[in-house]
Amino acid sequence: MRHRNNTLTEQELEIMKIVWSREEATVRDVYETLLERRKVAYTTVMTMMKILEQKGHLKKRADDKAYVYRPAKPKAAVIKNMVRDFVERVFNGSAEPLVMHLVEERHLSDDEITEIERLLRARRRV
Amino acid sequence: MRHRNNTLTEQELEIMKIVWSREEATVRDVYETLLERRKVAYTTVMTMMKILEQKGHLKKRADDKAYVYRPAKPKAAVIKNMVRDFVERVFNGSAEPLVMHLVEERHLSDDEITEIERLLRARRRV
DNA sequence: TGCCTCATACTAATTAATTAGTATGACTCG
DNA sequence: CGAGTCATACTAATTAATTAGTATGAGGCA
Repeated sequence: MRHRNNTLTEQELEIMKIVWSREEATVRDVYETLLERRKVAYTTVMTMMKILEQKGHLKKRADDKAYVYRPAKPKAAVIKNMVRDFVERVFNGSAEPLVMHLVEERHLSDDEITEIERLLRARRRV
Repeated sequence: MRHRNNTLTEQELEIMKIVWSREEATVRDVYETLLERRKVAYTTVMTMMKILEQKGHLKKRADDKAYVYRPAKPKAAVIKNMVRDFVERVFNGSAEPLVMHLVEERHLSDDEITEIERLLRARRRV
């Protein structure tokens, strides 16, 4: 049997990012924001948002004309889950190799490194 | 149209991890290693490895009895791609928020933090 | 009032991922 | 030699992800 993933797929995440950024949104809102980036049908967005609701990522509320959707969970919690899932899958659960990768592969600028060092010192004082 | 991902899926990664760890492996080798963890059919592993070959992740060579597979690309390169893809998808391409997440969500032990700080200093001297 | 726009529900088609069965042929061992 | 083992190719079934079309009904407006 195929074990279903509770993390967001690429398109689902795309939509959730839009809803998170606006606190709440109708299908049309999301549709129009997505359209700026790529061709997509209105009903496609609707279907995806219905699925996201079924999966517990969106809540809807009936408004005047259309349903208004809002996130069911805070963004940070969902992202945290995705990070955990990724670290689990790719690095067998240990985060350090991932950080090493990010550092070594020059994913980080000098400013970012400074900021991270500051964070690490803070984290240590806890 | 659905854009195909060149990164590894969960099961594909599972198999690649096994092949990477042994440099080369037959279907039976992988099958038996996988069996230690979960129930799976021999032919399932075979199908997956054929797909991995088609996708350019494995190369095969005819041996005495069975094909012997080996990685077509070094592990580090593939993982790097997966990290880049993840950072792109989830954090819009900037690695710093990911590191912040890892630090803040206590994914890291004190020892790991020390090690990372050492790495960051080294990275800065480059 | 009749046409147009829009939201929704329902349906459906395509592709990828995952899993595994069957048929076939080669090789081995008693 | 004949039964069993094994590798492979081919086929197929299921589920999820992605995309979008059609039918329907409500509301607005000329």
